[in-house]
Amino acid sequence: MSYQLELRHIHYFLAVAEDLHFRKAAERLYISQPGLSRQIKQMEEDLGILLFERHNRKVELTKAGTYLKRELSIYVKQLDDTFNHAHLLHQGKKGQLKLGYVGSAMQQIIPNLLLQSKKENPDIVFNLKEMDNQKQIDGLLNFDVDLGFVRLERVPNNIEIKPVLKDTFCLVLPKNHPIDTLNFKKLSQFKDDSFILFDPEYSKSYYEKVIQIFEDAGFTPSVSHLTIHSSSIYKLVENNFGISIVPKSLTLDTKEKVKFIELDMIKQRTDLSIVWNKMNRNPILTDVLNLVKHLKI
Amino acid sequence: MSYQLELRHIHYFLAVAEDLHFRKAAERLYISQPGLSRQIKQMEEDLGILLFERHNRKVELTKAGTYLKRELSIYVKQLDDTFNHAHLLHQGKKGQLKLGYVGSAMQQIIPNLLLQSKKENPDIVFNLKEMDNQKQIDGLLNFDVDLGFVRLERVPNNIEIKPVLKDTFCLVLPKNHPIDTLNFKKLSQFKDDSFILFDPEYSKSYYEKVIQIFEDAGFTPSVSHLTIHSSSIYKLVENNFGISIVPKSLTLDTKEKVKFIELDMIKQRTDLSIVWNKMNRNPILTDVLNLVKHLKI
DNA sequence: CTAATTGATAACTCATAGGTATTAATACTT
DNA sequence: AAGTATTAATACCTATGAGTTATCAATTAG
Repeated sequence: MSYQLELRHIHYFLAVAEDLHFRKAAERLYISQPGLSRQIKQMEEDLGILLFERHNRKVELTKAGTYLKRELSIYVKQLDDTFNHAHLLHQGKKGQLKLGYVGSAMQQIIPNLLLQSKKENPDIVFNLKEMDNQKQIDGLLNFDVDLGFVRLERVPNNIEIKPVLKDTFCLVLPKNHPIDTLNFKKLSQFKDDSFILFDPEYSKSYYEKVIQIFEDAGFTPSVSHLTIHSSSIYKLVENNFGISIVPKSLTLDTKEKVKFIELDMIKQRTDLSIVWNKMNRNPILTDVLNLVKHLKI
Repeated sequence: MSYQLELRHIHYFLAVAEDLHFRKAAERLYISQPGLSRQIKQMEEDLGILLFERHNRKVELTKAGTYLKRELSIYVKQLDDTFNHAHLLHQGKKGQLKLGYVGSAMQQIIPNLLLQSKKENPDIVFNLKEMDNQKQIDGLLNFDVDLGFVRLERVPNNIEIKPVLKDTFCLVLPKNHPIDTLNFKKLSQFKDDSFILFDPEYSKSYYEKVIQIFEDAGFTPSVSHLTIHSSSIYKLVENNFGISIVPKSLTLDTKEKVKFIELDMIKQRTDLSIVWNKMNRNPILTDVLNLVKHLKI
């Protein structure tokens, strides 16, 4: 089972598989087209597998070629990660973890995690990037992200999910709004207000959950603004453009002039969950997963 | 992030990492020692990572080298699997699945699985091997096995486990034994019999569970024989060397002259479980997992 | 019917993987 | 202490094959 095959062949194959065009791929690889053709042919002979179907004027992947494109592109990425990790070990670091997170996780859980991790393991390099839920899932699937913090209910098959923070919702009202904690009875008191909500594009399932809150209260809200930043929501509410509803963890540390009413009587909760890819071989991931699971919020 | 590095370097590195001896590794690789030394050096320069510490008369792996040995040997194996799978696709097959199983799974669940799978997907190649529990776990960890059938309670972290068959226990008695289904009352009736049991080396947790059955009945059995084959047990029981206790699924289709008493009143059950490695990228595995989970026994 | 575009083929060249011979450094032996 | 054995590294050589240029064959577009 020992091939003559080299990483070079794999890189060349992936280039052709992406472009489906020998000349273009050759240009991109800075080699000549005949050289590329020969290497691909050699790879096919080595493996005993036809990778491309050469038609008159177009190149197509075979079944086996399609499979190999998918697998090998992951393979080279993982190999790259492995060498990067080895590089960090060489420098005396313990490793690196690429974190993705929705903004609201930055309020508490991420800073806590970083502090505690720095304490227990100062040699872990963290790589933080704020991303929406879907971007994180994509990132996990192709190993650009090791660990994500999302507000999602369902995730693809290979992704693991575990809630770390169960959150109630809070109404966000301008300071001068007639209703406050004292005279608040039920949600339908707000059926004539217009609402500022998080953009469903950011998280469809989160948006649907919020809408369900209003459905349960017997009315459909008029939504006047959609945004993806809580600070924008607060600014808009403060200036009487409408009212809003947000996870409780987002109500901390606002300097805006708004007031909050916690809705602990409704059944909806929004989970902040950690997500990761089962296939991820980053040894740091296991450590940090344990840390997060035992993190006291 | 594009290296000059080739698979050749990785293979050479693994050889040296295993032998910790350049000359021996070179011999094994059928190349000269200086050639090998140079390739390793080139790899170290390429990666910017020192892989080995060359001491006076011995070679040692660095931290990064140790990590790379572990990871890269898995990569090489996965790459090999990937090409094998592609090869099967090329031949019009759907893929291959390497199954490990304890003997008792062959009684029912494995034949069922194979039959149903052949029906739904005639192009899957199955690769069967009877192995003890621990061998299967080892095989899963280094990807020699895709799916195992074990009698275990606990498995390592990266291994997933799911029970597929809950089994009661049965006493195995010689035909001429004074006790039978009619006059059997409780287990302690057998406290003076000597027992033939499955060797604890085969599965420690299974053995302990069986011993617990007797502890619960208030006595410690005298164990006269240990074996790993149910047929040996039946032969020995038939010839009055003692009595035994086995999972119910093993009582089928015996031509031996023994009788069985089902122990459905005791609390112990033995689970036959499927086990697999989370990191396994064999696309067939997902299909077969679904099949097994919905298999009617 | 010509021009353009595709991948494959042929013949050449030069970079380098791997070879031989040797050195340097150290560790056993006596 | 001197001699022998064992290790990996160094220096230099060579021959395989990756990559080149030029060209072909087959097709399509205008």
